[in-house]
Amino acid sequence: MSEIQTSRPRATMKEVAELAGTSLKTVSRVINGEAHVTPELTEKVKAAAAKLQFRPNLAAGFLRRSDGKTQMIGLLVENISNPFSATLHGAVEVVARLRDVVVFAGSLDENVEREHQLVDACIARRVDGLIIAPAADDHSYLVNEQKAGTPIVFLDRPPRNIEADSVLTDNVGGGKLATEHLIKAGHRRIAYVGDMPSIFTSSERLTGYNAALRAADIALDKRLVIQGDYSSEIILEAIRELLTSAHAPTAIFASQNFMTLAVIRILRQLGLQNEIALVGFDEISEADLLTPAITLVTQDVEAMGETAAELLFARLDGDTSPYKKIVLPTKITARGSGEIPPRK
Amino acid sequence: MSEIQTSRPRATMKEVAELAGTSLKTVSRVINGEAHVTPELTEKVKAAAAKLQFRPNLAAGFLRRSDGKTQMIGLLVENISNPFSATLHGAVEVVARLRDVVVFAGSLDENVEREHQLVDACIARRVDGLIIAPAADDHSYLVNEQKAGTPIVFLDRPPRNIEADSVLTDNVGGGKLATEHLIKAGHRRIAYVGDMPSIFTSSERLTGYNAALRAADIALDKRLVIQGDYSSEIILEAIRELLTSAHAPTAIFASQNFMTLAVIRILRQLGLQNEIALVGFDEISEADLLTPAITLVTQDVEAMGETAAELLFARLDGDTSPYKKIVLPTKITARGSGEIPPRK
DNA sequence: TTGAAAGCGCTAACAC
DNA sequence: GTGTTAGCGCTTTCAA
Repeated sequence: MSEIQTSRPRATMKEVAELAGTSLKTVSRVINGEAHVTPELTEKVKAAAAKLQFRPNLAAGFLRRSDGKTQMIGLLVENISNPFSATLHGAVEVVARLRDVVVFAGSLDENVEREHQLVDACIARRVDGLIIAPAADDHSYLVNEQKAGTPIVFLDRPPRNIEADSVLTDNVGGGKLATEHLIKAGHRRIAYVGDMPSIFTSSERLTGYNAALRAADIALDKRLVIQGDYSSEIILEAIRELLTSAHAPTAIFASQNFMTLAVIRILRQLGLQNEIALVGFDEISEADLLTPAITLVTQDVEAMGETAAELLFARLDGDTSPYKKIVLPTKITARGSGEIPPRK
Repeated sequence: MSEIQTSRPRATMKEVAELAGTSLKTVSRVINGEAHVTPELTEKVKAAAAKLQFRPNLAAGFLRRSDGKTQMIGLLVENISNPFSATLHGAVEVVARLRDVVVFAGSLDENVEREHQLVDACIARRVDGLIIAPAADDHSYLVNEQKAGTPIVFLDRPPRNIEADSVLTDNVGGGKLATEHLIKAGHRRIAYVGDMPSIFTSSERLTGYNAALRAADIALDKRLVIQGDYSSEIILEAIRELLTSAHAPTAIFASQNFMTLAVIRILRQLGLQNEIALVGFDEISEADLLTPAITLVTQDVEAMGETAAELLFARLDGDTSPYKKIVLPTKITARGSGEIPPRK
């Protein structure tokens, strides 16, 4: 087989102008749909552009254009391949597309350094704006970018050491909702299983759990609170131990979807899935197909992404009103696992 | 509250040079880490750059630079928020990040026009390369971009009317694998439930199904083949009808994940989930947690994304060998649903 | 080792 | 209506 060949370089406006027998500026006018060009010239230019396969170079235009918009925004999320981040991305894209803005997304993986790198990469490319579900808990490094005119919207987690727009879920309320649901079913020994406390959403949900217990006059039993990295074996062992101990709970609030899945697996191993109640936080695909079906507190992830994008574009449109903090509610969907009554 | 203020515009190399008391070119040298600048000057420039919060403008550099790389690639997938696409995206990102390349992803939604728009958007921004899981079945419009030096890799679906690299799954083999698995379990009346035949992967999987039947001397019963849009009620009704008819199958091959979920739901409604065997194609989250657990034929989605990215970067590195077509194998994981024996 | 001048592809401002 | 000139922020070329 023969080698592939490439590189007949792209045509420029200048070349189009030469072929059309006119000036560069006239080509610019036609390409950008400005008025005041005669139909004849317009036709000639269009024909020349088509013949040369002309494609305007947006970057070059951006450089000179006064309102300098690159029509690109950056979206930094936890990990672009997980369903939560992907849903956010999809929602942002829907809004961005309406304005011919492309979004490039990057994964932070809970890594502060990566956050800095990706922000740098975005700034170097002069994105019009930034939506960040941050890994870092100090965002003072973003103040300069903000001052330089790049609006920033925080998503899912709040800004720290910077003032900026944010779109959050009512995690405290959600934690409360889940716990109250179990209390209403008659439970008093309710375990909390969640992510590392350093993660904002996680500690907020724990706060909600505590508040619900307090409101029901249930003393907090620290042995019932398990926190850690869901990908480690240690936490799985801790859950297993708790469930088989003398002080085992009659219900569990799993405050994150991977935790919920871990709990489900362990409950099944122990044959307790119909004995111990379970309410999870966050969506789980096919929650309704499991046995028992899983009762979940969920956030409106699409609304989060959409709202963040709209906030960002409002800023780009010149909105200079004070920074907004938008908190979206959670809801609970009872499916069975959360309605199991306490054992005698 | 007071209004927010912005816009102390970004510093340029020129300004850094003035503050450092040197020339623009020297600043350029320092910023790009070129040799031949005295340590003293280097220090001065660095100090000035830091003080002015200087951020190089990549787009400006790209414009002048001879090897003109924007360090951006485009990834066009079916829908960025679905797990399949998101996994591809994540895999591509991992490879791209090693080279400081950012990727912007866009959703095609099986819409040919959108494919054209998004390709245009990418070209206008002069991406270094393009990875496409196409919606269109004519890609002749991409020949010019390819000739202009933008390498293109096709993913999941093959190029049409253009020669280009591609990374595909062995869908025929996967369809065969699923069907043979059911035949081995003793089934002879096996239904096929799949996506619209216009979708490449779908028709390939059907081909595999047919081949497996033929190899086992099972006559094709067209009433057992259902194809259509999984989001429509019509197809759900068709499945339900088939399963309750006199010519009902004893096993089902669902050739796409949404179809598999639809079949699971209907089987449960009819109380047949332990009577009729089921093998699905594509991953389903928590397949092992369902009852019965679902036997699935799966593709290695991460390998697909990674391979496509590597192919693309090889081209960017100057590889001019003939176009490659890489076909990745599928595998089957038996979990229970696919091993149900035929009813008497 | 350093810097001045030219120019990448395009748009802004202002002529004609 | 059309074209000319300048210049966006940077790298290249080449001279000092």
